[in-house]
Amino acid sequence: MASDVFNLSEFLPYRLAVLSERISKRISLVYGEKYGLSLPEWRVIVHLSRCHRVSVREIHNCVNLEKPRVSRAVSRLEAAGLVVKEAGAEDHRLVEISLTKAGWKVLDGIVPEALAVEARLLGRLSEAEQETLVALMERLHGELDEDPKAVPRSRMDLAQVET
Amino acid sequence: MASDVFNLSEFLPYRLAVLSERISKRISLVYGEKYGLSLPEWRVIVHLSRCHRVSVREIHNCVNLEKPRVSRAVSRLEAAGLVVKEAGAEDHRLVEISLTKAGWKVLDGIVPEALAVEARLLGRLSEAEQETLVALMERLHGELDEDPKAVPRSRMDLAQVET
DNA sequence: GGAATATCGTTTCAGTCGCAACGATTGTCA
DNA sequence: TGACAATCGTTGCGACTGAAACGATATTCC
Repeated sequence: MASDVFNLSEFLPYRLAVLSERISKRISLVYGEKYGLSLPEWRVIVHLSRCHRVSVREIHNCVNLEKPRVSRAVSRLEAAGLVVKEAGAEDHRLVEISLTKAGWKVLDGIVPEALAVEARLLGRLSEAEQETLVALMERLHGELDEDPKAVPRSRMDLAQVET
Repeated sequence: MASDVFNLSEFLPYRLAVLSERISKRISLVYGEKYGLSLPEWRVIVHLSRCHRVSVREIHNCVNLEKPRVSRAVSRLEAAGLVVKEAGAEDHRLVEISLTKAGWKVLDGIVPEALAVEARLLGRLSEAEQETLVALMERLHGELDEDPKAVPRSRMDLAQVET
């Protein structure tokens, strides 16, 4: 009975949101409690550790953050001395953002613990199950890729899949 | 080489957040474009369709929304005529919230399309894969359940698993 | 009964967000 | 060259958010 009622707890988008938010909150302790960083700031410095001297637009296209959000995160990071902004050498519209020594130091203090939390989560799954989980998530992305009303995926996340 | 750099796109919490947000944005079109509802409002009316005449606290404990967020969502829904608030019969501190006819009507207009979007997503997976996905997600929850620094799960989401 | 405590829903407050518009710079093309 | 369009990063604005404090009601305990 009652099989026609909408059960929020079994609704996939809700389920994903709950799990994702729970994990995000846990990870945010790692970069938030000790270093006072916010999620956009965390994503920005992580991206900078891979792609040095990039523009705001570049970050925006890679880490799933709106442009103003990146801009403000960079400003806060600059104020904190973790990042420097330099005018673009050729194109003066661009801003070349890069990590400072202090920025690298903060990153070094966060990354191991962040990876440890992730490792504890993944430790609940076998290697095969981890691959299965990622594969299933990619299949869901596949549906969204063909849905004209869904937002497109970020450049870098796609590149990750193709390799 | 470069195996020691932190790759955001492969970081599980990030991966989950990206997928979850992408799906949430897609679903939000269903209840947002035509009916102008926000995510908390959507969760509230869905919960009310299962649990009639409940309090703010009750909703807060069930649908993963902070208490003020529920309170404000209910106020907006009341202003829109989709919900009525009545003083608690016995305990005057409580507020008994329930859907109006108009609220049910809006819900009937949204649910089929929301389920259709979910069905298209799940359609990419076999029955067995759907169960596997849910099971793997539950395993991740299991790790968080034992992590004292993680937030506890909501009452209703847990009940869903035990059955 | 009555003071102290707990719980309920709301509100205040400071901070953040997304959209749109903006000035500044670069590219395009007649 | 010079006007127009495109792109860059930033900011104004209205809306939303979470933590804490609030008044109101209930409960507990002496």
